[in-house]
Amino acid sequence: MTEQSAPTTAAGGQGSTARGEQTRQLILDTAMRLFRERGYARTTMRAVAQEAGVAVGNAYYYFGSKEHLVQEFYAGTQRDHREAAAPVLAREREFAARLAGVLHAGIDVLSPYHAFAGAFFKTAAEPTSPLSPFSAESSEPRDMSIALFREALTGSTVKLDDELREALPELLWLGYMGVVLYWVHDRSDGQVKTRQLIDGVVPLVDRLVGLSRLRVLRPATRQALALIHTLRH
Amino acid sequence: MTEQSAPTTAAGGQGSTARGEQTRQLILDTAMRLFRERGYARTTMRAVAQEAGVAVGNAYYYFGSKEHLVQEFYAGTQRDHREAAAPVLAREREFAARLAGVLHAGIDVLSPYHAFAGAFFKTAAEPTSPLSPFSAESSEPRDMSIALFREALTGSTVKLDDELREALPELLWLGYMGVVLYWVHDRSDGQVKTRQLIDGVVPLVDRLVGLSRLRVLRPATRQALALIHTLRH
DNA sequence: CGCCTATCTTGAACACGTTCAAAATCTGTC
DNA sequence: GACAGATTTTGAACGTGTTCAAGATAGGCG
Repeated sequence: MTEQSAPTTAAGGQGSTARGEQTRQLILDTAMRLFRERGYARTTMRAVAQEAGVAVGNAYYYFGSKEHLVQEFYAGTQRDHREAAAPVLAREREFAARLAGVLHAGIDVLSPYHAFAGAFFKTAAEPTSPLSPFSAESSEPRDMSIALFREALTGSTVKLDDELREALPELLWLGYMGVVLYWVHDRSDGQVKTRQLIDGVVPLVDRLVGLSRLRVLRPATRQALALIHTLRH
Repeated sequence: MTEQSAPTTAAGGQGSTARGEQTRQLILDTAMRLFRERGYARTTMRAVAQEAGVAVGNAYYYFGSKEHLVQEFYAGTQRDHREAAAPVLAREREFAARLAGVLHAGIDVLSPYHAFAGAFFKTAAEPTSPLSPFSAESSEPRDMSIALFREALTGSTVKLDDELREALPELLWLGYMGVVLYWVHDRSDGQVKTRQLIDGVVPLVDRLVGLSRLRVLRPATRQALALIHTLRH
């Protein structure tokens, strides 16, 4: 547990419209720039402080750790994702098109950070870390992301079981995490493979969602939904 | 193969029945003990060296980094997994029972390390790291693990499409990675939830594999297999 | 203005992972 | 036994993330 970090983290929380807001933003921008330019590992806290023109300790006053800077990045891309997906969601009505739009928008937003995204995911994988996408601390950006997939679903013309309709957004988000995992490992030019993954998997999901109402698949669907319900407490 | 990493790692490779074998084993055992006792982060290389009665640099002569100690752990559980799964594979003929056996055996083997498994997965998630389960360097343990799932399949009485039969072991392994990810995040007593996940998902997979030969599902199955083929180059 | 408190800023110091040149030890050969 | 070369071992030193006691600054109040 790292929460002990007392005043430091507390002060740098969310609100803080106080004096230091400018300094906070300056440090954050500098860090993001250096992350893009040099990658995560090669960006030292000393370098961030120096380039921002502040002392090392000052950076720690606003951000509890180097990893907390990554969490800010996480929250930022969340907002950008919603923005990038908005046009498609306003235009399209077909579920497949909407889902593809949201997925592609997510990768669009992440693209500039592919080089250091590995470090991002490394952080995300640690279950004890508050930065994990599954952790309670990350519930806000996660819920926002799930809401995006819910919107892709509810705004569409697709017909499906009520129970499935309720569970699907979270499953789609989970699938999105899988896509991101693939993207992180994707070494193809411009991460074309990830695009192919999206374009290939979306019609598949679309087809399966349609099929789920068929008599032969109903038991399996029910079984899956019951399992999810069990595992969620 | 990890030979690129200079002399240090090269010497500590695989064979090396040379003099230092005892020292190597001593350091490894000490490290594993401390990992269990104190967790990964709280175990310092200095502590490992001191408890093993050697100099710090000596540990680095045999293991390129602290993370390389984790890779040894990874390889070790691989062997144990195969062993633990053997009885069930010798006894059962039903696909569902065999798959459940292999999955449960995997979790059985990992259980004592649940406390520090987070650090393990953190390492595993970094795509640039040779320790990633998807990396070329990890291909040996990965292939062994996939072979285990292939055995679960081929030794069973289940009937399925040839193309699916060929692709399924790798998919099952991928699913297993998902189970492990769930297990790492599982905070329930004795990780019961993970056991429920296995017991719930196995019949589901079994049923879907059976259904995949049905006329309604054939297009979807073909589509999925084509996608996998595309993504694999 | 002068004082008080909360906020912000500083940079030296600490612990850790890692490196490396030097020393010690072993193995084989004459 | 003595030498040469490979193998193994050492521990001081480096760079890094992080901490913290001390100082600087701002805002409110008399």
